[in-house]
Amino acid sequence: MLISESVLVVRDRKSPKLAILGQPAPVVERKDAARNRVRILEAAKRLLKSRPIHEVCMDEIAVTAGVGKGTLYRRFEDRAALCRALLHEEAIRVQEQVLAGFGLPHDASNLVYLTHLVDALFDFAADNATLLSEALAYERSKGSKRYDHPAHAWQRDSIARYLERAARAREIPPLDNLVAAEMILAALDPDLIQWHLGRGMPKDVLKKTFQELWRATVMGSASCWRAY
Amino acid sequence: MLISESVLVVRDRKSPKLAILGQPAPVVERKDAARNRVRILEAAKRLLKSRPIHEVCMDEIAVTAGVGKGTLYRRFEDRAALCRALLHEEAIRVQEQVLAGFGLPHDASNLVYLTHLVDALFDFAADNATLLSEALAYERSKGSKRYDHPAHAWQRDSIARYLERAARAREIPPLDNLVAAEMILAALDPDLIQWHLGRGMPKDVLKKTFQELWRATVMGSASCWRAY
DNA sequence: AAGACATACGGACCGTAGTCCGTTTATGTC
DNA sequence: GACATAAACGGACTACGGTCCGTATGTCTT
Repeated sequence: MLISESVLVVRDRKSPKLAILGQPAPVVERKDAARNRVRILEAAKRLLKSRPIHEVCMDEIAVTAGVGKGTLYRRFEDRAALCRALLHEEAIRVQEQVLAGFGLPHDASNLVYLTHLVDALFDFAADNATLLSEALAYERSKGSKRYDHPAHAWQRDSIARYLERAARAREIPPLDNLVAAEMILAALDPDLIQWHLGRGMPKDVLKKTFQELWRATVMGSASCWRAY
Repeated sequence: MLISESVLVVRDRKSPKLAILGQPAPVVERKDAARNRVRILEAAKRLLKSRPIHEVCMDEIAVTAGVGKGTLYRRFEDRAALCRALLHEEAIRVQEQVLAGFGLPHDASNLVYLTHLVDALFDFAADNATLLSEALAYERSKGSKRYDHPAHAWQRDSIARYLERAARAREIPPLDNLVAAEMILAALDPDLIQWHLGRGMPKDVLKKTFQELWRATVMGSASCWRAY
């Protein structure tokens, strides 16, 4: 079950429906609508090749795509939604890795799975920092529904699920999985990663440091747990 | 030494200077300028009593303050700066607590100091979520200088300083203080806290859970450390 | 007190995100 | 194929953050 924010089918402005890939979309898009969706995404991608997203305005995307502005906003609710859609392929790739269990043997511990998951999310954040940052900035200014966004919820729930399993398997002490998952995700802020990288910290060092820190977080006081 | 973002004295649009409270401001503000600064802040506060900041537009603040829009923007660089200025008193209070060592005995461990610091920062974030969130949203969209902002830098450096001392006193294992400090701060995202609270988690429970998690983070694997 | 100058004032103006609505087009039905 | 209708189109329009610049005012000097 792949969840993607880029295939949100908005039939009614007030209650957008989430499409699940791999199943037929709940509602068929009209031919011209589908065509324009593709045109817009391709225009945006083309423009992104020469400039970072925050330097490209929506009018320009509409003109480049050869559609009216109303059409642009009918396909994509707002700037953030367009950014999310542009991250679609990358996001799907991460989700596929997760679903495939990272190719790990079936007896691998939940902590190992979790390590792979967080690594993948780190890379995703680091490699798509510009687009993600843009999306986050807009989502934040719009009433902070950010934490309920399907893309974010999927990340949180994936982490929380592994945490729960790990706790059940006594690999880690029991903890509040959602709070812990959000804490891990918070540290994956693309702007924060960029800030660290910009200060000269090599990406792999940052990733390793980060892994050590969140592992300590979920391990809790190891001695306490051993005595458990 | 108190650092406040609300007394940024902008003499030149390109290189705003930071004023340090407790010392005379580096440049005196002209009488009319000072008067208008106060007017603007009071107008903003008045408006904030009836509506959340994101529903109040800059024009309205200017009109309410009885000044022109140009004046508003001359006093406060942008919307984020105005929000930060509105947080001034609260921010100073936290800084004073820190400087006073939270009234702890001098032989208190660094971890205890750190606990008080993070608690204070948590409360600050939770109690000023709306204003902070607004400031963060705008700072993020402006090239993500957010992490270099004096208000944020002060928080990070305070935490990092205690971490360093704690490590030196062998209360915790040595770690990358800056990365760890930013990780702790990331979890203090006001929107994230609001999200948790909005889901029905009591504030004190969240605070406690959070404390346990970051303590585990910096304690590392306790057993490893003991063997150190 | 007057003159010189830096600084501040204010509101017209601009760019851009997002909306509205009259017109057009795809699609399902007979 | 013609008709009905839901859906989509496009671009004029609005709202708002932020800038510019000609005018006004405070401050410092002599």
